[in-house]
Amino acid sequence: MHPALKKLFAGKIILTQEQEELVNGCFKPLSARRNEILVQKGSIARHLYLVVKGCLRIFLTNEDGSEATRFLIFDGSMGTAFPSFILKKPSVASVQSLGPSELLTLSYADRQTLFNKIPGWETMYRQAMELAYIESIQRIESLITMDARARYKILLRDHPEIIQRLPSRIVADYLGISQETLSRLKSKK
Amino acid sequence: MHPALKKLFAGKIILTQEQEELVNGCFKPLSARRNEILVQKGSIARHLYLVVKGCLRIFLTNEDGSEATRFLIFDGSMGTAFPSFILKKPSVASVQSLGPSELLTLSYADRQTLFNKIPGWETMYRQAMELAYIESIQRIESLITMDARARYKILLRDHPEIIQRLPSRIVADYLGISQETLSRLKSKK
DNA sequence: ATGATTTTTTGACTATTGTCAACGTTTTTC
DNA sequence: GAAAAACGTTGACAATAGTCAAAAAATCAT
Repeated sequence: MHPALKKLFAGKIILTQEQEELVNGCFKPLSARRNEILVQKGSIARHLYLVVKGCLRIFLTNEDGSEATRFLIFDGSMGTAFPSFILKKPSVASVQSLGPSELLTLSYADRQTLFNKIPGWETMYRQAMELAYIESIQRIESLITMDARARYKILLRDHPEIIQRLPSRIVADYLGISQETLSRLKSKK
Repeated sequence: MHPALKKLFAGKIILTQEQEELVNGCFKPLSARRNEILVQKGSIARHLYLVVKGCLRIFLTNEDGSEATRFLIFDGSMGTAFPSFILKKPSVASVQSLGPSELLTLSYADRQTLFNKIPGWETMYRQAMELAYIESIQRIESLITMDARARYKILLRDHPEIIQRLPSRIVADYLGISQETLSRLKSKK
């Protein structure tokens, strides 16, 4: 089984040899180049992506060409244009690989297969879901209660990797502010 | 079984007589008065609430006394101060009944009981979770890409019940804007 | 019903953040 | 390694939204 999958299941589910092979067969390896688009806005997100190495960005584009980053997915985490994946509707967001990245992809059908064939997978998935939901709740909180400076500080505290690893244009639109505002926040302490 | 539970399970899981009784026993009825606080900020949210009638509000309070509404839960939906409920940590948010309301409460332990004893409950719960997550993603989108006027229009389109049924002070802090700004949006078309 | 409380609206002013433009720097790409 | 592209910073100005205050309207409790 792929080491990233071993790690994902470690301490949660013990799999038989047969089950390991089933799981391994469901997750298909994929390499993505820097800036490669994995899901184009308007198309349907057909896969969940497990990021083995690199970083994915889920982002929105406005009519005027400006972009807003909805989520960032780092090594060890899973994600996709979620509303599109679940509802099977054209995605309003695009999915992009920020650097060169190594991924494992899981199709909707294979996700179902795992629900049916791997006892414990649905529980594991459900718990990951709950944590993702909690993250999004906290993001909403920061957006409705804090100004730009406070949101930046919180991001620096909770996710320094985002600020360290990513270009500030992307950090800015993740925070929902302009890059100029972010630049000013960084300089004025 | 309580009619609200019948409705919740309808078309999803067929329960035996015994299972119906188990489910019914896990959900405890509770009436809440107008403005009653069900979960106080700082305490742990020990229950999920199914709103039979009325409306719950999950909200944050700042040091300066200002409030921000994180979520609103109407008839037929379930919710609570979710991060606190799942992580079993003191809640940063409070839960309040906006009008007189009828609720069914499910404790963390009873939720687990249902996971273990009712086949299909976890799938049903997981799907509800996914929809709640999608809602929160769309909320984030509106917060990072739109100004106050656009957010108001979207809310009017997607959740007119919120604007119709709730005082505008609460609509305003749900949108993340001041009540004065909301008042001006409404008058200037 | 009526007095009290809360909610909503409006105005004047302020603060925060966004936009546009220019310039220097870093990073890609061939 | 050189040209091109992308990125980051700064300044001037504009626009959006917040704050404070007061009055009008609606709602609640007895």
